[in-house]
Amino acid sequence: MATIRDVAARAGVSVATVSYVINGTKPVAPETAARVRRAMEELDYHPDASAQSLRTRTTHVIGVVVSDIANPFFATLVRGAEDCARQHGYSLLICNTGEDLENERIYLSLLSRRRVDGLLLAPTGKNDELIGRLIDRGMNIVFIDRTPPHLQAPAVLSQNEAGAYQATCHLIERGHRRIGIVLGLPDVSTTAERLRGYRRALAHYGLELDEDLLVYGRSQVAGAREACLALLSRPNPPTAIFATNNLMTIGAMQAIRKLSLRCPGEVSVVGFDDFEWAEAFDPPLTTVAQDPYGIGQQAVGLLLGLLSGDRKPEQVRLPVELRVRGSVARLEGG
Amino acid sequence: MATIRDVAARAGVSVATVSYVINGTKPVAPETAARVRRAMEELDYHPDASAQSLRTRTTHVIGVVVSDIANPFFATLVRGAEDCARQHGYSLLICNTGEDLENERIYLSLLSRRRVDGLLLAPTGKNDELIGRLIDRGMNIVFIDRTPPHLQAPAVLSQNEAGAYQATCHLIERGHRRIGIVLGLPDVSTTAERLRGYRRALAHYGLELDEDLLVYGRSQVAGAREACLALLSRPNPPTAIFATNNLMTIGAMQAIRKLSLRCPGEVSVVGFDDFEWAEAFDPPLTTVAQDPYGIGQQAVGLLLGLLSGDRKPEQVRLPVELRVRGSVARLEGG
DNA sequence: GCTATTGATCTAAACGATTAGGCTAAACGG
DNA sequence: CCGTTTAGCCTAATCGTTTAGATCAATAGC
Repeated sequence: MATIRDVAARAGVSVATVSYVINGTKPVAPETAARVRRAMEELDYHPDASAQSLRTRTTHVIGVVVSDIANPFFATLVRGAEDCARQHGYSLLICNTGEDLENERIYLSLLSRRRVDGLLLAPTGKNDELIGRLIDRGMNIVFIDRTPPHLQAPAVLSQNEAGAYQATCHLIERGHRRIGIVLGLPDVSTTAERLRGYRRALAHYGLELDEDLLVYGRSQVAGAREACLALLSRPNPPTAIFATNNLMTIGAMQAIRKLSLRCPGEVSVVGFDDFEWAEAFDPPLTTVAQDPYGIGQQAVGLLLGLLSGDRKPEQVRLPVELRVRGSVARLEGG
Repeated sequence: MATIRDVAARAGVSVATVSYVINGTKPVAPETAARVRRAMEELDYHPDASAQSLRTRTTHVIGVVVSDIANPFFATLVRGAEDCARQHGYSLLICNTGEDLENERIYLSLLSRRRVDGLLLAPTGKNDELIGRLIDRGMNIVFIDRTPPHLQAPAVLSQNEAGAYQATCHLIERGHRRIGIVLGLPDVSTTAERLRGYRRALAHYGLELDEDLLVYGRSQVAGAREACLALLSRPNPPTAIFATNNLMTIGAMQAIRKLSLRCPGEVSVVGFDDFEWAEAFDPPLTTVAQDPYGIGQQAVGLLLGLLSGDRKPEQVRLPVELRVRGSVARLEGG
């Protein structure tokens, strides 16, 4: 593989000159530049990114740490991030934690070895001190989807509380009084925020909070299915379920189907996080739509702003939207 | 950020010794090693990956070039690849081409600048010569999902022809005689293979191929929707549609819905590529299931084998499975 | 006409790791 | 007891870039 010296030799100039024409950092005579460019062409020369990084102390790589890229929410978010990153000459290094804090630890160490220029991080919620140390050591981090509880850091998030509030209000306005909520991981900020929205809606309508209606689905299909099976098998089951993420919505639907209940006939469902095919479902799902693509885009934008120093750290909240379809029944007396 | 010299100084040894304890490349006295390790700990030292790469000429990075990571098929594939890569100390650099050959070109150049150790590539099908040059220059490439037509190269693929054959047979056996097929991008190998399976099934049952029933959906939801709208609005429409990827299956369903046709009552549908929620659809979708996670895993496995030199280049075909659900009607006389 | 500036180029020192080769002292084989 | 090996450590070259500083000629300013 050709190096800068090979190019320099072939063009009859010094390596410095070649570097100048590559980066445009100093003026070079037009005909010299042309000679250099031709030499690069002929040798099929590509500057070695490792050497550049070593010298310039910048990698043009952004680390992305999410729980699971096979989750459409994160997949779309990453797509948004990548589209934006590419436009600015950055690449993405993908890390799936599987919501495991040990994996998160390993990845954060890996990414700091790789000297990534910045990080997009959806924290599991238990590595606060480690993340704090990273930030102190100058690592640029933008949190996505969630934010660590005790850190005021730049982040791009959804309006979780407002979304949960809307979803719950929608159910109440359609006559539901006993509304189950399937919550995600306890240490993740979205869980707390969505629960807050749920509580606020209940309070707004003067409804008592029944602790028995709060169940935890570990943010996964299987977890939600088990939780909902238990919830719906109780003596006094809820008439509606609010599932606080996309996977848990599927889990809830599976539980309903397994118990041979009819949705929305016997149990209504609202899900948090829309997905492309929610409309084609049986029944078409009523959901709170987030904008994962936008989150990814804006997160990279924010991060690049941080890197170039001309943008202050801030928290961005992207709007959500209730999409009413067919999974919520209107109860008499509602 | 601490360097190896800082560690060496603090531990009272030379940089070479530090390197030896990091990599275990030469014997080091236990107490010396302990001192070094403590120094690394205290300084929170992480070896600079760029410097290591420059010196060792290996990056432990695998480039992954797919059309769209927001497509669940590729998202799951990447997840499988990542899980496998991590276990062997490799990271993934993600590139979305959007099926655009110019993007593919840019990315291939970028990845060769980054000196990735290898490549997982789902080629758009039009950059054959460029890819050939890359291979000639020693780049290790494993093709995923598809393979460039004129290159016999290591690849991990699905049994596309067999899958399409099964899907088409299933429709024929249920009495369908006029079966529309929605094809993807013409230059992509999966398109040709799936069409071949379709033809073989027709031939096997002695049915004539009607060219009018072949339509192209550009591998996308919108493209398939338009194509199916046209197809189903003709004087003599098909009684069934075989959509040859997941997105185009959605597009076909949208078209059917838009024309107020009933599925499976008036039009039956089989899709290629299952997705997690196909069962929850209305109607539950009959699909040919691939194993994208397995493709990702095996592709990385193959690539690492290539890198270590103890595995010969080969083509792997992963089995597919017809999952019969509710989107195919049985016609009288079938 | 002299000094200051600028354009165009070069030389050589970094950046932070790995590793060949050298040295010393201890262990070993016969 | 002597030659050979080996453990344990060090020095210094090297990987492929960027860039500060030097050089020299041409141009500009006065």
